[in-house]
Amino acid sequence: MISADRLPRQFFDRPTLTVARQLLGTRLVRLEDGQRLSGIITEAEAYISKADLGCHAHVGRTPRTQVMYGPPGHAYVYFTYGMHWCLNFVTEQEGFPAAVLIRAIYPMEGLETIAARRAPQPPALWTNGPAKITKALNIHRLHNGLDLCDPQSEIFVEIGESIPDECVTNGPRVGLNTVPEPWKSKPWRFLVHDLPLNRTRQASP
DNA sequence: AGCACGATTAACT
DNA sequence: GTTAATCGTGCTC
Repeated sequence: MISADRLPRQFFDRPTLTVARQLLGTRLVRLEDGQRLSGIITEAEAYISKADLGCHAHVGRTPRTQVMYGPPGHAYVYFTYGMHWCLNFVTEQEGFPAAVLIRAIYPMEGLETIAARRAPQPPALWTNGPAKITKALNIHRLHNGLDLCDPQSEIFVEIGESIPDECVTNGPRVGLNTVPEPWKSKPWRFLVHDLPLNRTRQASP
């Protein structure tokens, strides 16, 4: 495959759990100065509605969350822990706040650029975390609200390989330590455990 | 104007 | 397993 079309808006205009699962195996592309940086999406989490206490939109419509209330197919990029940016894709119809957090990709293009930004970490640790992806691909504040379906946008998603269910694990979302049940345990995290150089978080002893 | 906290990461014991 | 780094966000005063 040389190149593929961007995923259309209707891909994102579906139930968030469907979008999160279907994003696995697709290719996240970042155009930077004409160069393609990309990777296969291997981990994603769903954040669904104002009722979901793990979702930023649980506080309602604010300057920060308004992108999630907007139309599907846009980037929601938020800042956290005083130093990290994280990339999400807005899902479902306008007015319904929901998004999918991209937690891991398998680097495919622009490896030298990615390596330089992630040095001195080894390749397996380049993009196996949401803030690692944004650092590797130089995604930040200015990309918040960007339309992934606009033919001109510098961030988009391409059709990739189909990932069979046997290769997908799902479980509770990461990092919701102080979020009350049942939201803390909703199995809304999807991850591929079977790509060539799959990276997963360190297992506890 | 001030405060507590976080959809994380990397380095350390 | 533990912890520091670091600041936007939303809430209270």
